[in-house]
Amino acid sequence: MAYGDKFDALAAPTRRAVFEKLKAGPLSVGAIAEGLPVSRPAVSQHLKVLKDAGLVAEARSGVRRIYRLDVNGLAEMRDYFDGFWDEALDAYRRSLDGGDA
Amino acid sequence: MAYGDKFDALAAPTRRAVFEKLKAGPLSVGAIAEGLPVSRPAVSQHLKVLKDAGLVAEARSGVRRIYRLDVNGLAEMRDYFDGFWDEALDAYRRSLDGGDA
DNA sequence: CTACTTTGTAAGTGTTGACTTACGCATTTT
DNA sequence: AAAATGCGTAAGTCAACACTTACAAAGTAG
Repeated sequence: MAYGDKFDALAAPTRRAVFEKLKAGPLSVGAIAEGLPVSRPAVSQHLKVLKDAGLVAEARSGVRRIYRLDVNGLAEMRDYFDGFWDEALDAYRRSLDGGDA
Repeated sequence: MAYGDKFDALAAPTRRAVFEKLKAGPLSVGAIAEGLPVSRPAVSQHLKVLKDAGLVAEARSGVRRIYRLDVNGLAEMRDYFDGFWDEALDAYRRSLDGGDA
């Protein structure tokens, strides 16, 4: 549930493709796998990683499993970079001001 | 220079540690390696990956090389998640409204 | 010029992980 | 109940990669 798991989850290209497919809305596993150059079980494994990382959520619907983005996970990532951004800009400003004078 | 390279660069824990050390300001390679549980050449290799991904920048200072965060790279990552956030929320809202009613 | 510092690179190793096929389980349909 | 659909899991394989120890290059100081 830490940042590391999320970064690791988004590092694999195929997994990022799965993740971005869910941007448009919830999809079943089969629908996600369609068009991707990997087998359906591979997609299942990727979904497990994304789910464990807190980036997607699962819902049962009959025999299917519908996956959707986990908004909380997205918020964590956004906050991480926002905070990073602030700190980095601050340090940059300091290095320009009285950095080594 | 694509998103993929940046995600891949930030996936490795040690590399993320290097990256976060630079939040506080520019550092030499030796200074970065200090305190990390890996050898100095390992840090050099990580810095190369981060640099190729556009996340850090290098500057020569005598015999040392000073590394700092690349603000443009940071902005790209932030924009990626901001856009993602907007699209995802929009899709979520659509799924609540007339999704399957 | 010689010695020292700081860093990048080459080569080799071990582990991780992304992928495949085969299979089992749950749910729906007839 | 039997067949079919949708999905997760087990087992195995192959490549990628994070790391190590040497070594080379470039600059600084004596």
